[in-house]
Parts: sequence; C-alpha cells; structure tokens
Amino acid sequence: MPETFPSQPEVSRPTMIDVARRAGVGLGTVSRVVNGGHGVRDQTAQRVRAAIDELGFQRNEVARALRPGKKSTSLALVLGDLTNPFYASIAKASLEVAGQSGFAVVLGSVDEDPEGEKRAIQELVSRQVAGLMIVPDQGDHAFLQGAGVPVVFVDRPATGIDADIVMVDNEGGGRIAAEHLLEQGHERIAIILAPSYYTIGRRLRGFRRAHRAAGIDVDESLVIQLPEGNAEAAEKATREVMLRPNPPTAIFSSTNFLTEGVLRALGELGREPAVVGFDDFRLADMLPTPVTVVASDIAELGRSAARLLLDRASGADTRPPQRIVLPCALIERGSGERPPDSAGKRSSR
Amino acid sequence: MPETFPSQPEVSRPTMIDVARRAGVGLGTVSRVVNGGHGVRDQTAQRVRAAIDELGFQRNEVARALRPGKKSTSLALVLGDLTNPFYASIAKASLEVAGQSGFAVVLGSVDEDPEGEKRAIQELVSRQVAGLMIVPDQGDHAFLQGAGVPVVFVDRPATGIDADIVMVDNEGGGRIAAEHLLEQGHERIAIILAPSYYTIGRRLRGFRRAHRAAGIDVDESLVIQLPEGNAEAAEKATREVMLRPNPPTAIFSSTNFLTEGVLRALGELGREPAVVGFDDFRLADMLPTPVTVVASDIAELGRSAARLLLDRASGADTRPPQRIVLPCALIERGSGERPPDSAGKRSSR
DNA sequence: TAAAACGTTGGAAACGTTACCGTCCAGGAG
DNA sequence: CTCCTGGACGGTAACGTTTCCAACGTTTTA
Repeated sequence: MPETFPSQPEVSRPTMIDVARRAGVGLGTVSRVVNGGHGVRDQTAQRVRAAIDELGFQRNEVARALRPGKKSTSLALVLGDLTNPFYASIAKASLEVAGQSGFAVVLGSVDEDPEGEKRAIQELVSRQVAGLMIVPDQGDHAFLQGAGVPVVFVDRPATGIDADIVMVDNEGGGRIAAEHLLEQGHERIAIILAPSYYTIGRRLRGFRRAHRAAGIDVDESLVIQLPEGNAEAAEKATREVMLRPNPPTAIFSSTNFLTEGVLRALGELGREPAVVGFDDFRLADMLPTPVTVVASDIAELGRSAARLLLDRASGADTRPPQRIVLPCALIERGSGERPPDSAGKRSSR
Repeated sequence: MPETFPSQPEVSRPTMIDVARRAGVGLGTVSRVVNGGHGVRDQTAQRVRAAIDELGFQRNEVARALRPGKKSTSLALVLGDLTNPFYASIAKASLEVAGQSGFAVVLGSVDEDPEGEKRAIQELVSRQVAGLMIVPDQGDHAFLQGAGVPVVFVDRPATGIDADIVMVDNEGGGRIAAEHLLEQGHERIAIILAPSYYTIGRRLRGFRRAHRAAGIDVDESLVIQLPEGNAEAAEKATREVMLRPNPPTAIFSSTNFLTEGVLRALGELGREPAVVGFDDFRLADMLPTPVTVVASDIAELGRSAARLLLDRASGADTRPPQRIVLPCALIERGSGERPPDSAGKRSSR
C-alpha cells in the first residue's frame, strides 16, 4: 500500500476575524484598516497592522467580491490563438495596464467556433469579472447586451450589440498598401484575403479605393478569398495565382500569417513580385528580401482597451459607446519597392 | 451639462432564490438540480430547469467558491513576456487543457523583477485560485511552501520549495547541439548565454559534456555570458566575438531571441559560421540560410503542467512532487551543417 | 454645567451558494 | 392498522468580507 500525502496541507489561511481577535479589536475595525484605514486611530491601526503581519493575513478577494456593488478585481480577455503574435501583443499590453490598477486578467479558453466563444464568455461572466475584453468571432453577440457587465471589443466590432470598440484603421491600411504599390507602377496587384472577417473586408475596401483614386481597375480574378486564414492556404493560393498565364506583379497579403505563406510559395517558385503585408512580424527584416508591411501599434490596442474597460468598470466613464481607431503606417523594407518588371526574375543577391 | 448614462445597467442577475421562487421549490432543491440533480424527482427537476431557462440564471462562481472546501475553478499562470512565442505556447496549451475541465486561467501581470513576481503571486493566491503554474524568476519561492495551494513550476525549478516541475531536457539539448557541431568538425564553438537562469546553466553543461566526450577543450573565451537576454545583447556580443583575431567557426545560441540577434549580427558582418539555436521559432526555415535548432514540444510543456496541476488541485494525485522532463531533438535546416571552413565566406546564393 | 457634535469602535446583516439536518409523505413490513 | 424505512424536499447555518448602525467617550459650544 503506497504511502499517500495529505492532498492539501489545509493550513486554512487566517481571516479578518483571526486578525481582530489577535489585535483585540472588532471585525469592522480590521476591515477599515485593510481598506485604507480612515476613521481609525493611529494607535489602533498599528496594532491591527502588527497582527496582520504576524499572521500573514491576506484579504480573501473572493469573499470581498461577494458583497453587493463590489465588483471583482478581474477583467476577462477572450481572444483567439495566443500563438499569433498579434493576439499575444494584445494580451501582454492589456495585462500590464490591468496589473497597474491591481486587476488580474482571466483568459477564457477559446476554441475557434462561435459556440465555444459564447460558452467561454458565459463562464467568464459567471465568475463575476468586472469587465470583458473580447476579440469577437463572427457570431451574434446580442446575448451580451443585458449582461450587466461592461464590454470592450478589440480589433473588430461585434454584431448585435453597441459597445466600445478599439481597432486599427483597416481601410486606411489597405489603402496605404495599395497606394504604395500603385505608385511603383504596379497595375496588377493580387490581394489575398482571409475568411471574411470584418477587418479583412475593410482592408479590401481601402485597396479598392486606392485603385479607384488611381484610375486603375481591380482585376477581380486577383481578389483571392481563402477558405482558411492560415499560412498553408495562402501558400497554395499564391502558387496558383503566380502560375497563371498573366500573373500579378505585386501581392498584398491581408494578414501576418498569410504573408508567411505568400513568401513561402514565392521562395519555392523563385518568383519575386512586390509584396506588402498587413501587420508587422518578427524577423520580417531578416528574410532574403526584407518585407514591407503596413503596421500599427498592436500593444496600444491592448492598452487602450484595458484602460477604457477599467474606466467603464469603475463607473468613471459614462459616455456613450466609444470608437477608438489607431492609425496604420507603411514600413518600407524592400519587398514592397520592387518595380513591376522584377516579377519573375530571381534577385541577384 | 453633458447627458450621462447610467454607469451600469445594474440588471442584477437572477439568483438561485429567484429560481426557487419561480419554480415554487426550496433553495436547496435548486442547488441540487444545478449540481447534477441527484435526489430530486424528475418532475421537480424539470420545473426547476424551466425556471432557470426562463430567468437566464447562471450560477455565481464567486459565491460558490466561498464555501469551505470548495476550491474555485480557476488556475493561475505566472510567466514572463507573452510576446515571446515560447511563453505564448505554454499559455495557449495550458489554457486549452484547463478549459476542457471547465477551469479558467488567470494571468498575473508580470514585471520582470522578482519582487513584482512575488506580489503578482500573492495577488493570485488571494483570489483563491485552485492552483498555480509558475515559470519562476530567480528569487526564492519558499513563501509558497505553506500557501496551501498546489504549485507546478514550468520550464525551470524554483529554489526554496519542493514542488512539481515540468521542463525540457536542457542538458540533453545542449549536448545534442554541441555534438552536432563537433561532428561537422568544428573545434571552436562559441556559446551565447542569457543571464544565468537555471535552464541556461544546464544547456551549458550539456555543451561542455559533449566537448569532453569528443576530447575537445572548450575555449572559455568563447563562453559568452550576456548581461541581458534580448536580441540586441546577442547581436552585440556576436559582432564582438566574430571580429576577434581567431573567431569561432560555429555558434550555439541558447535562446530563441538570442538566435535572432546572432543572425542579425552575422548578416551585417557577412560572416557565415555554423549556427544552432535552442528552441525553434517561426520563419526559422525561411531565413537566407534556414536555421538549425534544438527543439522541444513547448505546447506539451504547458499541457503537462496544466494536467498535473488539475490532478493536484482535485486531490486525485497525491504522489510526492513529480519531475517531468521532455526530450529535445535536433532539426537540421542548413545553418548548423556548415563545415568549419565556411566561416567568413559569403554563401553563393 | 448641560447639550450637542464628532470621532472611534463593536456588532450584525447581507452577498449567493452549498451542506447538513429535520420534516413530510408514501409505501412496505410486521 | 401501526410502525418503520427511505426518498424527496425545505430551511438554515456557514463561508469571509463590507457596510451600516448603534454605542461609547471625548471635546466643543451654548
């Protein structure tokens, strides 16, 4: 018979009652000291603080949050694949801002389907979080309307609910990318699109507007809608389009993962059309041809969302739903500056 | 005077008492139904379930966790920079495993200093999480010993406490990397080390053992200890060592970010010693010379940690502290297969 | 000197849930 | 017919905190 350890040491942590007994004061007094100590004599407060130190008392946040009106000091963050540096940046930044205000961040587990998202959100709400930051999936989010907890959407708005939203200027970014390529003289620019998320639609719109402004028609056969938003799909689509009789001289890929797939296909084909990607990514400047991208401050996206949510949760901000839009900027690195006639040639490097 | 909105809709969510009233049953009966419904007649349970649906009732997890013995259904995860794909992978994987068991994951905000880490952990403990997963900083973690909550360390052990640990075979990885370079005939191999974390020390030990086994002395001037663990420090150090009169013919970089700096320096110098990095990274195969790495299953690190912690938290696992070590494997891509005499030459690509 | 005002403190209720205990009723055994 | 057993259910205490109210003592004011 194997020796077993006690499953939990079960050294129940001291409570305020223990502290009160130890300090020889009432329960209410301990609470007052713990919460700033107003209305308590210095001498008494000192005794209480001493007892707290001796016992190693720590306030039980769960019990605290139970009191009516007292919201918990946690925010929830619901997002997709943390492995995507885009999401990771948001998470990191919002975590920092929340932490500075003494808030913890709860991450719901996020499958990719809308139903899973809804379940995750419900779970989080049942944990009485003070607010929700959500990078929403496509489904309807009306169920959040009367949830009684403030919500800030990140990166894209949700349907069925009017709430705060923090996002980047997708249309502007798409426009800038297309303008840049058009200025180089490109007239046949392919655009690789991830499955129709809101953001992608806006990027396409900017792309079209830039063409219209330049008086150049968009070749609809070069508007490529992928079935999936991963690198593999982009790689396959790129290979296909570059092998057509009349391939594009430039490619705008609408997502960081997509850009990766595009570059992989081009590398294998030995072709070098101009390439501009949406969203910057690590090592973009170290690839055989450094990659030109349209970038925005993703961390600021997370920071803004967290700040806004904290203000909503505290009741400090009672304005109608806000819409914060962060700018995009072009970062020229080489791949986006290739002239139209370079397509198909191998570089001499 | 600007019109203000009510800060919170304040539609206090229905409680079990509301459900009980609505269904015409007692409070205890509702609780029984919500928790599996044993000892309740089918007909009664049906009425209760109907009331729950009509009111949109959701159990208040905070109140539930307040009851003695009832641990909360959240795990805490404390780690460094989420922007590092290594940490992001751990977070994602543990999130998935926890989610499958209905557990949420709370991320503490993590500054880089040990004091901040301690504060973050205390915060998390005060939230009554069921368990802690920690990628520990260097400081002493003895304060966790009697915290009454199970702890699993991830990636590296902590001092001052005997707890479960899930990590990769750092020494083996270091050995494999060095062996691989030695087999190519390299005799002057530099190793770039991040500030002395446990893991780095083990990798160095493996590096030394491989040398000893091959009967080759390690040139101590090529054991380079960085002041900081970022790419910039590695870039500077690499430039410095490659410009020495007798530069190394190969470099082993002990961290993914470090590898990035190493490659950057080499690219600018136009030198091509063999390079092996510890930990795989995105786009490693698409760089001008694809990068050979020693890799392990980081996601499995996170999954194992979460599984183990869940078992500990539930009391299902009462074994003495476990030590799980995941293997490392070499992924040959090119940079690690350069012969000694290629150093200094530009490639012909 | 008495009354009022104020600051400090103790005590109790309440938050929403679970667990225990007691009651009630139906049905079977004696 | 009575007693007992057992399942179903209702009520209540308890978890640890915050907040409100009452009580007390001291000081100020009339």
